[in-house]
Amino acid sequence: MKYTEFENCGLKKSLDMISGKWNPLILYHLFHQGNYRFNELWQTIPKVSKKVLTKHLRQLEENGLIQRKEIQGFPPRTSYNLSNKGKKLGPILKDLDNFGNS
Amino acid sequence: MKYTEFENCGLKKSLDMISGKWNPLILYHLFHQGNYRFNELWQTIPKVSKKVLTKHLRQLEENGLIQRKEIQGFPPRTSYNLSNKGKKLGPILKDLDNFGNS
DNA sequence: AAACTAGATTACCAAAAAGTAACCTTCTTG
DNA sequence: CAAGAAGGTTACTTTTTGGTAATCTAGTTT
Repeated sequence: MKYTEFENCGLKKSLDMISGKWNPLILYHLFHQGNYRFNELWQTIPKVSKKVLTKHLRQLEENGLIQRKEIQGFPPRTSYNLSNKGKKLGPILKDLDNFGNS
Repeated sequence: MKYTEFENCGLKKSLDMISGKWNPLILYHLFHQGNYRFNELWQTIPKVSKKVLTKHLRQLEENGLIQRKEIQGFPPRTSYNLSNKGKKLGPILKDLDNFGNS
């Protein structure tokens, strides 16, 4: 495998999707409690800044792992939950967790 | 899961082990060709600097994923290969690769 | 009409990760 | 005795990532 091939191999793509500082924790919460509004998530993850949380969520959304929905009403709310693709990560994250604990 | 728990959960540990910029590629090569000497690896991965390659290798070694051996003779050589623990990552990396390609 | 709300965005700053080029060591070879 | 070889280390710079605090929007409540 050459460098150029590596840059867009599946492994690299997957790791880029999940390895931002807060992504594993965001995914963890979405796996364990279906869906979150923005501020809920922000309060649940105490140390992340809004800016970075937004950035992580946008990126997860772009990569198709989560879905963002705007909820009608005022003030405007958003809801985030795992997509079908995102849910497929479940067993892999579990394997990684087991590996890290072994 | 709270932030403090997250900091030393298995998932975080695993991701920290493998998500350095060059780690996936280093592991890939070790999986596909048993062992490498330092300069072999450096030439195989054309853009990494010696400094960073060394750092990655040291870290993989500390985490028990690879083994470093000094080979007697002159000039002194080193050889790197996967440990048993490292080999256990194989299926997980394969899953991540499939996921990223899907 | 002022204050409040959720979900951000902006400008600016700090820290972490990676890159570059030169150098070191210890023997061996020409 | 100068040059070369393998496997690094060092000092310094750049890039990437994340953090802080202030601000915005537009409808709602007091």
